[in-house]
Amino acid sequence: MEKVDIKRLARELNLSISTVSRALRDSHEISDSTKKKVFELARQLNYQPNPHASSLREQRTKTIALIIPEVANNFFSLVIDGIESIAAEKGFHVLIYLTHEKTEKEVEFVRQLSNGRVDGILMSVSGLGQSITHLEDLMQKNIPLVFFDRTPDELDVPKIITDDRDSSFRATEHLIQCGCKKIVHVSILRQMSISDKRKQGYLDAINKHGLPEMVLDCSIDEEETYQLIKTCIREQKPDALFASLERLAIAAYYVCGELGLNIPGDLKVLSFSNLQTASLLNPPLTTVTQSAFDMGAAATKQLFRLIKGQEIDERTITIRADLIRRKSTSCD
Amino acid sequence: MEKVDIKRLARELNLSISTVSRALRDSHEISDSTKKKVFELARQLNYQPNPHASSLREQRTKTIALIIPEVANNFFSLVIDGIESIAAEKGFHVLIYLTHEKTEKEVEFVRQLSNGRVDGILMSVSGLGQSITHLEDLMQKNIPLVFFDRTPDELDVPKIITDDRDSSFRATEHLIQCGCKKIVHVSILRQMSISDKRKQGYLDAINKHGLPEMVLDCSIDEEETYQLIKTCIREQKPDALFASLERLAIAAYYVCGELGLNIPGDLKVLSFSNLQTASLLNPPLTTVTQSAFDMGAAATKQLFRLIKGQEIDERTITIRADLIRRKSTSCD
DNA sequence: CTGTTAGCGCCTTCAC
DNA sequence: GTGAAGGCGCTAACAG
Repeated sequence: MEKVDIKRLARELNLSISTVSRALRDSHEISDSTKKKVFELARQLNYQPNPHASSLREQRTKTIALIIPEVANNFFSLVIDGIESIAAEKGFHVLIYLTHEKTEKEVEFVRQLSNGRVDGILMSVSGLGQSITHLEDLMQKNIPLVFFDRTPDELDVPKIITDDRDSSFRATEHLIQCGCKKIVHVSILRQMSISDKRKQGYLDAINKHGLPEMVLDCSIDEEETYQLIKTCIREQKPDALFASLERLAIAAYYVCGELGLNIPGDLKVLSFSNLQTASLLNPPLTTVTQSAFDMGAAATKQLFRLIKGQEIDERTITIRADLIRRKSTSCD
Repeated sequence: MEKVDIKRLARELNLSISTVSRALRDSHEISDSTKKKVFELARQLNYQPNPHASSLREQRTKTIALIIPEVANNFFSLVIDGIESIAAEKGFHVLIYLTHEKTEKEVEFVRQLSNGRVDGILMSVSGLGQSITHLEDLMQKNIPLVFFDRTPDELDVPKIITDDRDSSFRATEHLIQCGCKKIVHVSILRQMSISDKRKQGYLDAINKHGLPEMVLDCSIDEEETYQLIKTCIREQKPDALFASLERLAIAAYYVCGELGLNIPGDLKVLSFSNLQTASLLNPPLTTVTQSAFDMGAAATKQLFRLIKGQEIDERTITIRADLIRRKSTSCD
């Protein structure tokens, strides 16, 4: 099948290439009759402009890149959904890159994208706290760039984050209002600003109400975490656990099963979680859930503002997390 | 910051553009000393070739497109992971398009991709059984195309599928070996070849062992499904349910809770499911799980064969599903 | 209103 | 071993 490009259309219609080009872009300086003929043939032959030729010529690609640590995870899946929705709406294409938490892959992707492949980049950082020189280089290039969820504190860039401290505060107060007096915050020690903020929200609420600060710092090791939680429940006898991360909640959940504790009767368990199926657990867990779709959508909109060269009024946008109460764990 | 392209390298090194181009591609007709100088400067300035210029010139983009119905779903997340892994390994880029089950979006995406944006397309069809003229058009264009999971039976194209009938057969035999004698297959009526194959596997196993065929066809309506299952359990008193789809298993799971039936003590529940967290249910469910990552990887490898113009020996590749037994539901 | 021309950045014949 | 020139498909400035 013969290639269908502008040249072909021009030849078949006995017009010049530029006339066809202008007609296709609905230029006002082309007669209606010509436009009609061009459109008609284009439709008939199903003409689609070659995007690489346009990109090269116009120096804009109508494509954005998304760099994330992983995708087998409800949070990032929903984020992709939000991003794709907005992008498709604006006629943009989305390239996806997975780092699998490896900073070196992130560096490599960023390097590859630094030469006009895309109009902008959305990114959730892999090894936070690691070197960010590659990100600084990227900023130098003046490529529109928006971070979301896992964002580098050190850089002054547009970012979309969750209101971790506030939602943690609200969640803790929720437990307090349910009558809990000994609330343990299950966290991890790894340096991660996100955990710190959640811990802070917990502490603020606890102190506001004059309750005892009970923080349990777990480790990366699954088994050790499991034991730490078990010991904590046995010795401190809390009436509520507030987990900073999903996997900590799951661990707590199983420890409760082992100890024969009923949730939420004997012990309330509340967690930050994006696991859609937290509601499938029996009993279901009450969760603080990030609005992943909204984060993706907000990040993309912000990126488009940068691409269009618009001024950005808020460099940091905060998306509120939802406190989702499962029926059987509600306090009322 | 001044743009860094071949021209710039050439100018700074007092070489011609073509020499630099050849040096960068490590051509044998360039002296080692020149190559070294070129590489050195390229590294120093972090030169990255403009991909659109290359694509235009070489008529190949090192990019593939992935069209899927949705992503907020463990199966497709893992598929993306598999695809991205193989693609990244080969230096390819992946564009992602979500149809949200709308055939018209699928048609639109396919149309957009038909003019050289990508070297090949991976696709899981939305609205199976609907019109496939857009897919036929795509095949006409001779653009490499591989289907996976949801594939159009009508077309003779490379496809990656799950061994639905066989795994269903194996799963049913597993239940039989556990001593079950009244096994209900919970399915849906909607015309979908995938359900039919699973039903067939069940029937084959049942008939082989001379047990009664007990098929419960549910509806799309959630509430109705729920009632149908409840009635079935009450009246037919099966000793096992084998769900064809995840959501049917979840429904069955909750019905059991309501009826006070223990899983798997009173009733075994087994299901086709890609929900990673099926193991989090309490009790966990035994599942037949598609090897999503492997499907993505296999599809991508197949696509690369087509892109390279290699002959394809098997047009249909079958990926085995895994029977994942949860500890507490194992029969032994 | 329409056509001619000159690139976008890269690769590749063809010449020397 | 290196350089000059043409063109991938498209757009836009400049002519008529």
